[in-house]
Amino acid sequence: MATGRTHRPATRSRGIPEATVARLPLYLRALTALSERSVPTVSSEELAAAAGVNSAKLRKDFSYLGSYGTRGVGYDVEYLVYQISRELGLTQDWPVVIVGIGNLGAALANYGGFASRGFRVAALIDADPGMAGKPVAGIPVQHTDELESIIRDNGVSIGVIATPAGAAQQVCDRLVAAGVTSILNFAPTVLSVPDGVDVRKVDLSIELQILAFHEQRKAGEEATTGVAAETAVPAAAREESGTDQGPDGDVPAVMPA
Amino acid sequence: MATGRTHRPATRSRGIPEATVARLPLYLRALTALSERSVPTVSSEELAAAAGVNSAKLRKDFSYLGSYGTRGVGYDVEYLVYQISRELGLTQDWPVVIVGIGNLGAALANYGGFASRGFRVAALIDADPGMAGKPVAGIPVQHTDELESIIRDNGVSIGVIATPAGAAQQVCDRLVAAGVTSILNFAPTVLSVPDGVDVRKVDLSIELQILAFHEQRKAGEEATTGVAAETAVPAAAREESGTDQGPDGDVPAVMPA
DNA sequence: ATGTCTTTGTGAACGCGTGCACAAAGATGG
DNA sequence: CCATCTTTGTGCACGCGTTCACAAAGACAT
Repeated sequence: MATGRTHRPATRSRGIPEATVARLPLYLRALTALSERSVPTVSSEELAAAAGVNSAKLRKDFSYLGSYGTRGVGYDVEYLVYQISRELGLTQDWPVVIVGIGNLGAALANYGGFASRGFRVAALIDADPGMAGKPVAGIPVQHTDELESIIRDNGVSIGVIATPAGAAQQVCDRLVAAGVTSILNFAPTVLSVPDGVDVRKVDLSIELQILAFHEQRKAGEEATTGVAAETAVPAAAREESGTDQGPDGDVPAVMPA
Repeated sequence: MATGRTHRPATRSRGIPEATVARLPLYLRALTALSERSVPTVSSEELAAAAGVNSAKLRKDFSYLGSYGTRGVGYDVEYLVYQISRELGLTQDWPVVIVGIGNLGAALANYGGFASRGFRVAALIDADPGMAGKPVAGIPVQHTDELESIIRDNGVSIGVIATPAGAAQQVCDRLVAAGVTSILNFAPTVLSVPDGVDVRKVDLSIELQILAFHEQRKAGEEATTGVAAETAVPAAAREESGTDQGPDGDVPAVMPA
């Protein structure tokens, strides 16, 4: 992904590199699966294969956490699960609010992976007064007016933005002002936040465009190696052929129903 | 974000670095917004600010595409929009199939950003026979049995997996066997694919965990600098306190309704 | 035509991340 | 207790990506 890397000179998070942090959840998932199968220990080789990474990388990653392995044997699964959970801050409960209960917001609210790993959906918030009180995933939607009080009363520090792009920055500002210091942004916009606030971005459209790039290259490679699409059309091309949806730039992660 | 970087030694994609490719969609979005406001030209400084990146980085990125700017003036917005679109392969239409029409799959089907930028949802596929024929986002859901014929008949090369984790690899295998060479995976699993197939992964749970890590560090920093949470609890902790949902590891990106 | 001013394009330095390859550590068997 | 064998932990080198800083290029005014 894609991070808003809004502050902090990357590394020096107590020594743990950012790239390593991003892989810890991956290891944790693989370890949890092993734990369920009651596997007592794993070698770096096995675990690396399960997580889809290089074993040397995995060992180096773990070395940042400390020496939790036993040479000649491997890593104790349960112990490692606990250590990584603790390192990631998953031993405590993180109340989370989701703002923008459209299709995506609702999907997120129903997402099982949230609750099962230290995250608790404290509230669902939407600007549409018609949504207020309507339960989604068993939680009644609340109106944006109550955003500040919800944040403060529940001690929420993590917010998820699933609003249309146009509303994202405003929602973000209110979240931050109310005390939120970490934001997961699904709206297709660049959010600007003060120092000390972390933003991570998930953008479906961007992911697809990256795939399209590689796809095009593959196609152009195997077919005409000389590439026939190099014709330099001046401009005017790529006119937004008025689809039902407005110009993409302002389209929400998903339209509020 | 997170890529399956399954093949290819990264760079050398005709010279364009992977990191640059990942930013092109960002620039494109900012440029499209400018285009709509009929702004004729932008400087690297302005555009960089709009896209949330460093201006030197942006200029270097564009330099990989060619010399499309005019010194002393900046970049022609329309021309650049076209060039980037072409580079990303967005001037052609990419038929896409979405497999797994649960909450998330439905949200994706309704996502406006797909259709508006060269991507067309060719079909929605789900394993539940009860879903067959039921329209989602105006498109009737089809049964998994027809997966192969759909792919072939529509010439689909990009597939989106939004199934539970347990089904993801199997779906992936079938997609690849049928001719799909790019996959966007929302299921929390590591997919293994043959060389030549690109996989990109979007994992909501992982993003939140990364945020939690930084959040914890912030909290531990400002409060007790000596960190009081360093108490080394042996193990046994972090018992999956049987939530309604099963163990997260196998939870789908979102449960099929 | 010439000079000034703006902005691009890029050479070079630096830092992070990755992967190799091996020494150190410990288990295990005799 | 010693030898052997497995697997960790890490020093080192390499390459990608980022950033600085500046020369080259062109617009624009005079």
